[in-house]
Amino acid sequence: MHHFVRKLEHFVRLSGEDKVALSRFGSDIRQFRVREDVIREGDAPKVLRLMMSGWCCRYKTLEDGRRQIVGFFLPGDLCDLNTFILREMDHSIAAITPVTLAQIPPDLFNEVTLAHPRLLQALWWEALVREAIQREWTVNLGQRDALERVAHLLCEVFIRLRCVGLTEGNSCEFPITQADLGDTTGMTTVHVNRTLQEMRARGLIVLKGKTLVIPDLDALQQVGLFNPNYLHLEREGAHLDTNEA
Amino acid sequence: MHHFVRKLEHFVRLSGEDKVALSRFGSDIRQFRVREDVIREGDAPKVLRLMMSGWCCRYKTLEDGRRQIVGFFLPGDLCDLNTFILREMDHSIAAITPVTLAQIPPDLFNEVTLAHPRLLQALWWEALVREAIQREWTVNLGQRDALERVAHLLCEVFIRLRCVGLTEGNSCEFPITQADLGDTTGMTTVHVNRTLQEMRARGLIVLKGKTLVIPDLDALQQVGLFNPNYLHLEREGAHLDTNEA
DNA sequence: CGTCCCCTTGAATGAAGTCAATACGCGTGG
DNA sequence: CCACGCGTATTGACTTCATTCAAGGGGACG
Repeated sequence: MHHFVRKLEHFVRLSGEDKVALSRFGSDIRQFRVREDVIREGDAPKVLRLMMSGWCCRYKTLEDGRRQIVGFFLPGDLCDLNTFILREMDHSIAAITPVTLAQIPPDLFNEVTLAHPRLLQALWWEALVREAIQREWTVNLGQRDALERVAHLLCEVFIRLRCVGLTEGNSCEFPITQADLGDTTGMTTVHVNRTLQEMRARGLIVLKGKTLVIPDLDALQQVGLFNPNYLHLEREGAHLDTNEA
Repeated sequence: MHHFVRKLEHFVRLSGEDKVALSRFGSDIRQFRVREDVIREGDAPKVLRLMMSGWCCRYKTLEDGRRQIVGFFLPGDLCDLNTFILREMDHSIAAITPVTLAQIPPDLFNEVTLAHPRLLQALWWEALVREAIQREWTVNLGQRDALERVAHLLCEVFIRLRCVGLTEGNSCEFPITQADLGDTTGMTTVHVNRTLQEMRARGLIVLKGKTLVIPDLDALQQVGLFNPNYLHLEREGAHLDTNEA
């Protein structure tokens, strides 16, 4: 839950009361195993889900088996505000690592946000950022070549992790296999591998086991033509801040 | 405005009162010329925009000039519920054809939707569908080859136009240049051209001037691995219908 | 009737995919 | 403790899809 609070505070400063209200979202906790589906295309979305720990991915599969990962959920991410409006999921969500998430019934969500409008705005901010990320992924796949694509993805993930306090200096966990990276970037595993080799050779990354080190984030951003503005992290909602200290 | 109503009614049946309320959104109308920017990356979003007629595109540009179109706005589309939460735009919107759109001040929007909750749900549905479309574009760019990509795009556009009554039988307007198609599908104009040639040769499309004919939509869907479920068009919100006839 | 924009076509090049074999790392069980 | 097996990573040779460069054509409009 603290990841979530930490993230929302990139948008507005929350009051103590707001935080207490948020803590009510943590009452129904569920675990998922590696590779387990959290929800599948066609299922009816019944609850809101909040990532407490671990990594998930959102993905779609074509009839012939091709798979595209269309997003990552990191700790502190909310899986789809409001989806319960829709009758069925048009995509699936799977656990990449062991995952803990909070399930929030729509009624509870409505009750809490009705009483805390600033909180609701922070949640909308979260949703708008997720949309912006999705657009950026479209740009990534449409315009960038292999090296740029992977560099851009690594920058995004690193910065998102840093926002929730999950980096240590210039390193972070990176539990994604090369096959999954391929399904994310629209490349084959072979080509992902070669691209990573090149990035290592250029000293842009150190990636070993499940740990990623980015010796020079600026350099990596440059290679990936990464501009973080789409993450809207600069306390844009400061005008909504509480007066309370 | 009727396009908008027609579209929302794919989700819930609106009461006469709802429709009257919606008509209040049409008080501030603006025109844009071909290729004119509606709003630019970096600008502050101040109003909600509703497409009355014409086509717009949402796009992002990289420093080195590469451009990716990340979405089309067709008549009846709403350009970003809620963006006024964000301080600045992370992308631009441009008119592809002459465009008429309604500008809705946030206050008016809040007032109207507060009084008409079912309307608000329909608007959320609209926003969620837009997100789903964005995800599908990610899949399109990541997994499909040139032919599939273009076929998929044409299916989507055709069906979205049909939803708002802008098709006639199996034909519709299609004012997109091949260069813009390239920026949309992540291909060069040359390759777009060759791909269209092949589609014509296979009898999948007749595309001449700004008119598109799809002789056999099923066939085109098959080629594009197009599954319309992500458009959520099946009156999913029927349980919210008004009792009023 | 010329100009501008858009579409079309050909030939050469290049980036990424395919196929296939091999190597590594790690947990399990003999 | 070592052998085995499985998932993941790596590498090489070849192919294919898409880009690049460059030149020409066609139509709308002033």
